[in-house]
Amino acid sequence: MKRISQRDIARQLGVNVSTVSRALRGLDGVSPELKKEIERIAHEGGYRPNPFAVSLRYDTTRMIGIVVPDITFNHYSQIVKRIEAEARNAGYVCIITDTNDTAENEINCVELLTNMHVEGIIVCPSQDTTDFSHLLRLRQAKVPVVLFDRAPDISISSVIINDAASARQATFTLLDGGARRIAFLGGSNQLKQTTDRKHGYLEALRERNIAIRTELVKCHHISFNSGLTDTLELMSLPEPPDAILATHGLLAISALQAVTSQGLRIPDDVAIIGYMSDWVSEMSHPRVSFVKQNLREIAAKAFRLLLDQMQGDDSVQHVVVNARVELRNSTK
Amino acid sequence: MKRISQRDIARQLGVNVSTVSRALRGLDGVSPELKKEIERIAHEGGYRPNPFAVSLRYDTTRMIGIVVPDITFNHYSQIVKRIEAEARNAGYVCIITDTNDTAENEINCVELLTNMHVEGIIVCPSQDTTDFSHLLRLRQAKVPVVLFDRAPDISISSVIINDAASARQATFTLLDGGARRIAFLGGSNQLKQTTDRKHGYLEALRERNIAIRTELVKCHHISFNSGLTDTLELMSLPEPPDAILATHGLLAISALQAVTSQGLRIPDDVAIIGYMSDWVSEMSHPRVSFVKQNLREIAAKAFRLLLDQMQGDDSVQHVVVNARVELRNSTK
DNA sequence: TTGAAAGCGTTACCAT
DNA sequence: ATGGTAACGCTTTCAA
Repeated sequence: MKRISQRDIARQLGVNVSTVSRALRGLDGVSPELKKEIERIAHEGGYRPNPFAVSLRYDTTRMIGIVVPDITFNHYSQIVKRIEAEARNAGYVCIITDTNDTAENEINCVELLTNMHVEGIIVCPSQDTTDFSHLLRLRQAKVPVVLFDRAPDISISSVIINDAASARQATFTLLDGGARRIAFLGGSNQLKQTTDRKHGYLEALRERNIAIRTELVKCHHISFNSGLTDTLELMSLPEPPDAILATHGLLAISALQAVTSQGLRIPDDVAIIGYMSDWVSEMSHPRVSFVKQNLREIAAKAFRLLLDQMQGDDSVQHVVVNARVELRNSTK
Repeated sequence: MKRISQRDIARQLGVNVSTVSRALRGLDGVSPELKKEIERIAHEGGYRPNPFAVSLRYDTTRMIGIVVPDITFNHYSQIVKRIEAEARNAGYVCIITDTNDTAENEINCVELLTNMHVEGIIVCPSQDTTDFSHLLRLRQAKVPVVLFDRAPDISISSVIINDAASARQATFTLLDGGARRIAFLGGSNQLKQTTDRKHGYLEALRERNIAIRTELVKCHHISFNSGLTDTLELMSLPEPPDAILATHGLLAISALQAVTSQGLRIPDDVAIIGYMSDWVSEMSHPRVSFVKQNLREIAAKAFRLLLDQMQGDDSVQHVVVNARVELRNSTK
């Protein structure tokens, strides 16, 4: 990949590199004729500024990093796609990394990105990350960091949805459909997202004076198999649930498959609401009523917060994007 | 993001940068004690070699580019995830770009990547790319390029599946299930992938002496809406099809929804086989029998071909990965 | 208007 | 064993 450089152009014209540099950037101090010549040769030779040389000079890389649990999950690929578009539009290139939703890989990804000297990092922490020191250390080193989707109570800017309120609304929706024994299928309790959504769920039950049954609350690892096991356990209770609120697309889909595998009908025997992307809901059968998140807005806000930090704003901001229940066919 | 540099360490110890450089890379010519000291300070200061300085020095970036039509589509995100893993493992960082399946964006993405001086590019061309000069130009400039998933007849290395043979097998499967009027729902005829798969389809029909009905062949834009329209047209024919072979996940899903929206049963009234990823098939209802592609293998082979080129191998290689029908519930 | 030189972080080569 | 210096491509500052 041999590319022509300013030096090449300068040599070819018998002028100095600094003159070429000025000409190519449209600064004045170059005669119109010479400028034309320089531009011509640059064009013919397909000249492109070497971003590494520029980076070295300015100590700026025009690169940002993105860390997601799993890019093959539609929810994340949608967000990544949007962030990438925003970043590109602002002149930044993204390095996208995937943690497979484990803390160990997350640390490696963050390390890789800092080694690349990215100017900022947008992270959705893995589901089993409990120690956030790798991210806090970054902030101390003045590296801009923004969390999204999942955010613990630490002083790093974040963009999440209204977890508690949306879960409360989803629970009301299920209650309004006649459900009385609503199960809560969530991720680990270490995830603040899980506990927040659970609070919304419990709050709704309390407000409607529905007894809280702890055997209906399943908070384990977020995975298809785990969701399957938990749902089958729920359905084999002496008094099985008549509705399920799942806090993650994988859990919702596994619940749906577990319920139908038992010969039960959705929503008649069991209603379901899940947190998932439009596309996953669209694909499911029956279409799962879901908590619709504005992924484009989440992406835009996250990049905006990162940009603010990159421009020197050191304030910690917590943005909450409104999500609300979207009815499909898994609820009455 | 202020990072300590070799010069900082050198100053702090009153030695020369070149000594620090040698020590940090474990070259000999540094006394053990001094080496220890240098390593200590480097560790304490969180020293990381600046990849841009290294790039400048060696004219090598340890970056590769990936261009895909749409990263939110499971098929592509799976492949991207695998390529990324392979690349990382080999010490390369990926820049992932998304064309939204248009030729215009594809040209921009390739341009962005070449400007970044990536050492090679793995591309799945967009569905409406007919002019491949932007890629051929890269090869002329000795930039390693590998195509995957979709590859026209040009002299650039590629990894695709056995399009014709797999479509032939899929058609036989439908015929064996009793279908006699099999529709072919494909992308544009400009895509070699489409015509190859169509050849396999036609071949199977010919071999079984089934008359070919042109009104059952729909080759248009690959999109959900296009698939919906085409399928509805098919179903409203005087003699509608009793099976559909769809060459793309979006088309298969849209066909499934169009068919069921007409109150028809799958597979009894209409059988379906589609080219799609395991996950999309798993999510569909009824589960669509599909042409299973080994995405991990496609990714590994593509990266391997790129690595070969990056190491100086100029031969053009066309790798074909075997795909075969996997039966689910949309076929008899 | 143009040129010369220094500097960004690193490595390679030649001196000492 | 260690130091000095040039070089990668570019920009900036100062001098001509």
